[in-house]
Amino acid sequence: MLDPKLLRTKLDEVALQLSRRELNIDKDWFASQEKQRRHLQAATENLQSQRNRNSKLIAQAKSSGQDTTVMLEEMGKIANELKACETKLDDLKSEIHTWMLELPNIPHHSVPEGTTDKDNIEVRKWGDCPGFDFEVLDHVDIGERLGGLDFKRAAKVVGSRFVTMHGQVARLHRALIQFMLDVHISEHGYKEVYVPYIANEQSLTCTGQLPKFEEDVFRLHTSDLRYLIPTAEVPVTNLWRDYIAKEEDLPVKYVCHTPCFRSEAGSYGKDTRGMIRQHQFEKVELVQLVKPESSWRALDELTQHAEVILQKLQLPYRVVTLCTGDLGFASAKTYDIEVWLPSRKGYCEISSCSNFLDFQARRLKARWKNTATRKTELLHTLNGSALAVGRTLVAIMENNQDQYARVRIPEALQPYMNGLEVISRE
RNA sequence: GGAGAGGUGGCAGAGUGGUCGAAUGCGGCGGUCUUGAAAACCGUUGACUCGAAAGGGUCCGGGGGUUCGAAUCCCUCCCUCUCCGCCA
Repeated sequence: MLDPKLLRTKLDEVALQLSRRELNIDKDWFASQEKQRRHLQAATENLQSQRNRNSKLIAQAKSSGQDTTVMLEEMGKIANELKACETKLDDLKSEIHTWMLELPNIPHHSVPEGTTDKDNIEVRKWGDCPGFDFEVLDHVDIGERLGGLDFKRAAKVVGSRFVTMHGQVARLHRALIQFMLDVHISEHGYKEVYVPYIANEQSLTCTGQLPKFEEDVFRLHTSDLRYLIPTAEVPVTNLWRDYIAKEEDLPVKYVCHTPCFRSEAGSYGKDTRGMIRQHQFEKVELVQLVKPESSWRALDELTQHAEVILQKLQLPYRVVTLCTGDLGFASAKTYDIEVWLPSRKGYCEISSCSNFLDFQARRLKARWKNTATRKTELLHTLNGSALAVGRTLVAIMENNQDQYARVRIPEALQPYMNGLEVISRE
């Protein structure tokens, strides 16, 4: 959520910034609602003040045995008037609040202008894209030849956009998770957490998936609103909801492995082949809560932490800055990491690292006590995939294939595979 | 799933209709004392919001109600704990 103060005092500036996202906000509507709200609030508070004052007088009068019928009569009038005012004010406030919940974050000034992912800006490249002297297969064909991936049987179990993994491929997938967790814990100073895979409405609202993107998540058939988590970001960030952190707690750095569930509504016909775009996938997520002054440095570090995984796996990649049109709802700036896929002769998103500034923290009421100013201030939140496990598996299979559709296991993973160097048909 | 107890400030814990944003303790901050620290003692210390300030308003799990007036009474939802049942 954007700072309501900013909206009230610098509406034109906010509108201008949001127009970079091709979003036109209804300034006049907001201004007039705000004007009404201000007026009503003043009136309401004035009546409340009268009520409080009279209430004390009545209490005093009663305790000294005076007659209070006249006072009570007057209070009755105030009470009626007040109730009417409060009802109107509440309605108005919730209308404004609903409107504000739909506003995305303001893109940082360094975010490039653009409308689609074509306009994202490459910031660096790492590794050499492998050359092959045979015709490369994609992970689907390799997986089938190895007997390690099976999409048809997954479809039988549940439907499309799922996969089953078998034998050494399944083990490689699991090894990746352990490897990523270990690196972030022992080399990057993150603390591992385990969290629920179901979250309630409030949690998804605080991180920004709701109210706008309900169609992207799986909703459970419970009486209260519950959802399968689309990312660990939701439960992990919400650990700090309604908290006032001590300065020495910061920065908070969590690493968390969870499955992620996405309905992929609106992506029909996109990446339908293979395991690039699934309803269920595993991800190792990094989440940080930091002092505002250090969030930009933290974004760079967090992105580096994700890159380290690809470097250790010897997978070529590039980092891009998302343009205004491709930027996520809650994010002020995002770096995507894209891994090289030989079958596509192109790069494919494998991580997304974002700084949300105080956008999520404001919804979360995630704050800290600034000892210098003695004030309670909002934290900044960040997160990034490090990495999407399924896509990492795809990248390894495709980049490390040989002409017999065998897959060489990166050295860093071999300890997790009982020393196995190559996966071949079992 | 059944029975009971309970949800109050950073934490613990009083408060059952009025002068209660809320006793007390702990913790935090400032000070006295001390070479320094601890202890002791004194002072101070909730969040949000409107306002230049003075000051006003809101918040006692969420929502609704009763009342001139609600932390306190009623309804409802959520959550926690204890016991029983079932169970990986």
